[in-house]
Amino acid sequence: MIERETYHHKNLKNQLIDKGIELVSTEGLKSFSLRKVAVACGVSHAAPYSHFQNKDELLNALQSHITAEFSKALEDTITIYGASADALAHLGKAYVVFFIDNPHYFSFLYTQSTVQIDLSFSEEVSHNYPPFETFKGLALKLMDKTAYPKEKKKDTVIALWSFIHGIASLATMKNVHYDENWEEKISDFICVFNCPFL
Amino acid sequence: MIERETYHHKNLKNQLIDKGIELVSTEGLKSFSLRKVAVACGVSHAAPYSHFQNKDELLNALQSHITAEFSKALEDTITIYGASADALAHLGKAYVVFFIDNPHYFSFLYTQSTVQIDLSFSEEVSHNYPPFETFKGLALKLMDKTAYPKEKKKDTVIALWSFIHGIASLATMKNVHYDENWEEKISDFICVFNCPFL
DNA sequence: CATACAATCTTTACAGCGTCAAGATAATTA
DNA sequence: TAATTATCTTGACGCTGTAAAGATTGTATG
Repeated sequence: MIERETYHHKNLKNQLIDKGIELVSTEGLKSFSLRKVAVACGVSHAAPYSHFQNKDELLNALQSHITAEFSKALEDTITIYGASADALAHLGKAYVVFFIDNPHYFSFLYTQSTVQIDLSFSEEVSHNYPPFETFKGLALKLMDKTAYPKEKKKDTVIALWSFIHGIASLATMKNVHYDENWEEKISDFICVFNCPFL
Repeated sequence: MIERETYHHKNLKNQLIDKGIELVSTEGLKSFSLRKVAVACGVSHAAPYSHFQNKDELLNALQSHITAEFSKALEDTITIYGASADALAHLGKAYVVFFIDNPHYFSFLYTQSTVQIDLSFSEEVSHNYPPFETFKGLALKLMDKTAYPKEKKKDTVIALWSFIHGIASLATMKNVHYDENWEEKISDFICVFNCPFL
């Protein structure tokens, strides 16, 4: 049935991830299936089980890759706008744009992910969710510039992350009619809350 | 196979919805299936097709019921705290508490729903998402009290809704470690943004 | 080099899923 | 009472995830 020169595929694990991400980004999670990914890679339906214990393990691998991509998008934004006055607005915009560009990623990362995300600034966590750490780093830096009250810093970072996350959540939902030109207005949205460092 | 006095169930449509909501709230959407609901109602696997065209139509019915329940929770809060100074904080807390009490409801309503939600204040929409309309009504009323700049009202309502929604989104995710005592702090979170009417 | 072993892939099989079609039963209408 | 309609059952189909057994290839060991 399967047309291939060699019996072994040689690079199946990587291609499963690549084609998997492709399927998630184009068709979404709902219609995602192991067998489709296998077919897309030109192998039999059970071949993935040589590299992943089950479907969830492949999904976790996809999520790790997409999270890394997301994290890089945020870091790139800081590289460009990190020193400017409205750096946080740019970062928030990058957050939302990432998921606007790939609407399926949002629900995929945030409703199916098993990756532990710690927003509570606990010291024990060594490897926290990279996008949040990126965000936290910039926010704290900006607060230091304006002598923001120390005891409010933690709450403020969590609140800001929640806010940006909420915008992304709503703006990426097909059935939600968000503000028409949110992209131009996201700075205004953030400035609605007149934080001294915004 | 099926043990029942009468051949006809008499109240299947309603029970499908009741048992369906029960299954969604206990086991979540992932393991939800038409056949399980049918078994829970003591009917054969194809019986639901006499009342719903397909699985999605039953899911939509469940969503409508849960949305109504959510909307009532918000309205009850306004009945109690609508006149108090921190009314909006109470409403925000009610929003989050509703989904904390039923974590499965959040992803069920906001990642699978086909109900159109219009957050952009467009005039054409006659029957908008009731929870948002409830929130909007209170927020506008509070802004009027403090002579909040008219041109910022719309952005502010959208921003606040996004913010509350983001908190609920993060706080209901099992894999996210949100602030330990968010319930006491949600007022602080909201006050991080020192809006004059908060 | 030859043999054994491990990794990778295929085939077959099974239960659960959504859905459709045909038939059975009961309620409603004519 | 007879015909029609609504409701429910049964059986079937293709799709899904997953396990087991077998085929093929790569690798390590003698």
